[in-house]
Amino acid sequence: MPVRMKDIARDLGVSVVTISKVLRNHSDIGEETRQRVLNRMKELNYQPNYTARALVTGRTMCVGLVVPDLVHPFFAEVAKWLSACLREQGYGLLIASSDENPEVERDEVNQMLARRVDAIVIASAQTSVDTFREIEQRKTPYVLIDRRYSGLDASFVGTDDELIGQLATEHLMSVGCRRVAHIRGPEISTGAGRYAGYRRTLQRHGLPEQVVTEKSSDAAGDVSGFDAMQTLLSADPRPDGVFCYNDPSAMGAMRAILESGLRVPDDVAVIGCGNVLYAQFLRVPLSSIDQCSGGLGHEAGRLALSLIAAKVPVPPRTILLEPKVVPRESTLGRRLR
Amino acid sequence: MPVRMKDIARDLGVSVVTISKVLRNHSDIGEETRQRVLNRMKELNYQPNYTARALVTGRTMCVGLVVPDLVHPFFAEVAKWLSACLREQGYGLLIASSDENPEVERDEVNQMLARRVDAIVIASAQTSVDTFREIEQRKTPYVLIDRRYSGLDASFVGTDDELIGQLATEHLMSVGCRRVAHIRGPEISTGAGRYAGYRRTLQRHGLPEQVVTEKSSDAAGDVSGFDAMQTLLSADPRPDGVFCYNDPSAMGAMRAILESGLRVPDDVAVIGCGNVLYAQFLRVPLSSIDQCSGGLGHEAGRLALSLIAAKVPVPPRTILLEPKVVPRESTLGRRLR
DNA sequence: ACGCCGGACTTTATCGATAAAGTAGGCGCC
DNA sequence: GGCGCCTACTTTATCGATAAAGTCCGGCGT
Repeated sequence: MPVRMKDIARDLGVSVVTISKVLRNHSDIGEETRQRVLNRMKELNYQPNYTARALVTGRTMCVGLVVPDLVHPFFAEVAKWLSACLREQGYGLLIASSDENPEVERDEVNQMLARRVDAIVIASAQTSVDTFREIEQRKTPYVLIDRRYSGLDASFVGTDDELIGQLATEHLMSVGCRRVAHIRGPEISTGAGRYAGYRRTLQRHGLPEQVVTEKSSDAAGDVSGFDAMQTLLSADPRPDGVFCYNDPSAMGAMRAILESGLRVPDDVAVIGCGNVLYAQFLRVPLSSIDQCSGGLGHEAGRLALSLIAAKVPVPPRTILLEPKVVPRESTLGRRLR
Repeated sequence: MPVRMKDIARDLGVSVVTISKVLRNHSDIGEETRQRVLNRMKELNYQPNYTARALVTGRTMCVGLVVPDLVHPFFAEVAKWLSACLREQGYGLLIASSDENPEVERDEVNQMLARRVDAIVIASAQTSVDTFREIEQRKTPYVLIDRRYSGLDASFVGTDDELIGQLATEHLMSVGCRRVAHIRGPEISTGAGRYAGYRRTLQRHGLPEQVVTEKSSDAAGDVSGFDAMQTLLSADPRPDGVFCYNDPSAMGAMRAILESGLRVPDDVAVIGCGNVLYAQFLRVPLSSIDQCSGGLGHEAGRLALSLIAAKVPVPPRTILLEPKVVPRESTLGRRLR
């Protein structure tokens, strides 16, 4: 039903290829013909058929994004800026949520491969690297974001998680906390790295660590943060500062602290990670480590585009963004008893 | 580079069409051949080329979603459930953010049409219906969500905004507010409907209205909510309850109230709309009108799929979800001076 | 014994574009 | 004046699948 090149070609008495060349600004066309074609295109509101084009060029002009949870503001932010970056170059963005489920994620990656996306950007919930090997076999470029895998030499855009752990811990100590606890995230690079940074920093200062691991995963971070904090509150000695794996879990932790009748930050200071958009509006505005979620999306987009543009496979690149402490009330201005 | 039907056909000494038929469970194939083909497909990890298939069937198995802002938790939630619903039927989801900009949105819709998505789901920022007419010309089914257009007979999934305005206003009155103000959203159906419901309800009770309109649009709702609330606070008489167009603006409004030294809900009660995921974690947990964002995404998906499945154009359908008051601290338990 | 039917495939045409190779005419140059 | 080259096209092949029509063969009914 939509207008095809063939229709324009017939109307103008030229060949289809001429139309195609005009569309792609081929040098091979006379000025008069070019104008006639362009006019007719405008009149008929012609739009090229991307699926046909994709079939012959092998380019779909689409990039796939797989995230654990679109509702998590961190990933939403990444998606938004990634999309913006791709759009500038005429690329579309196909999005899927894995719900932190490796099986679902694998399915979704396969769907994207079947759709022949030109590249995949993924914040993965995989526990092994098999899925990435499959992507490599297909020769589809991919970019890991936020979470990386040891033993996988892949392009990555994210933050230095150990540094995050260090910054958060040091910040808590700088506001006077002496018993700094950690609510630890899942067994992936982010969880492990942030924990390692926390641990190393405490060791350097000769302080003991106190760690609870979240039960569930990211999608319901606030619930597991709540549970984890309750465990910490019943510990002896009770911590006076908590570094939470991410902002949702920090939100849950704060709720647990407040509901138990304690004060934030006076009794327990709290810092999260991700610096989610609404952190400043929380019951107690939440201190956090900013991960540049927007910039991350943008950089991932640029990297993906450069991988697509490379005619020969290029060596993987790693881009690390600088994490920054964003102090707010949940750690500042403590009055101690 | 990936495996094609042709490869399998050659290996097995049958024709390409036989492979194609096995893949689509055509009845026309003998059991033994079927098994041989299936085995070989598995061995080679064959995946059909969706772009080639799309070219001949005219179906891309993709749906497009256009929202004003992916980071807005309401739309993120919609996107997540829409995606889940489509995935069940093997459909992919192409997402774009318009940033509340009608021009950008139009561009994005055109991109999606060029990509030949099978349907478009859109929370539109258009001021006219021209763009929808274009979609109709292309014979691409579309579903409006959240925001509708008078004079446009299109499928719609959303909420009764007048009812929302009524419920919110009545709720504020039920907790004792006598000077109920409204921070009004943009000039689109949601803003207009919620305002109309508010207005009608006040009139019925013989109370005066007090309205400020947000300057900027949804993407930065919290900032404009803050500004609007400052205007209201300097009014005489000062309102003792505010119904905010949506949750982000309510968050901004609360910040304005608290920063001016007043209390929520004691001095000013606040209710928002959307019941965004983190509403309960806010400085004062925010009362809101739930719009079933998840259900909305799901229903929009079902509706889109049914439109795609219809061989002949079907009359547009409207699905309204029931809004519900979710009372929290920002309105409950007021102690008046 | 013959025709017909239906199961199991194969052949041919097509979807809407692009890539690569081919061609016709005009013009300059020796 | 003929050769070659450039410009502005056109022709042909192809991308990876599906749709529709065609073919071959064995069995069955009468």
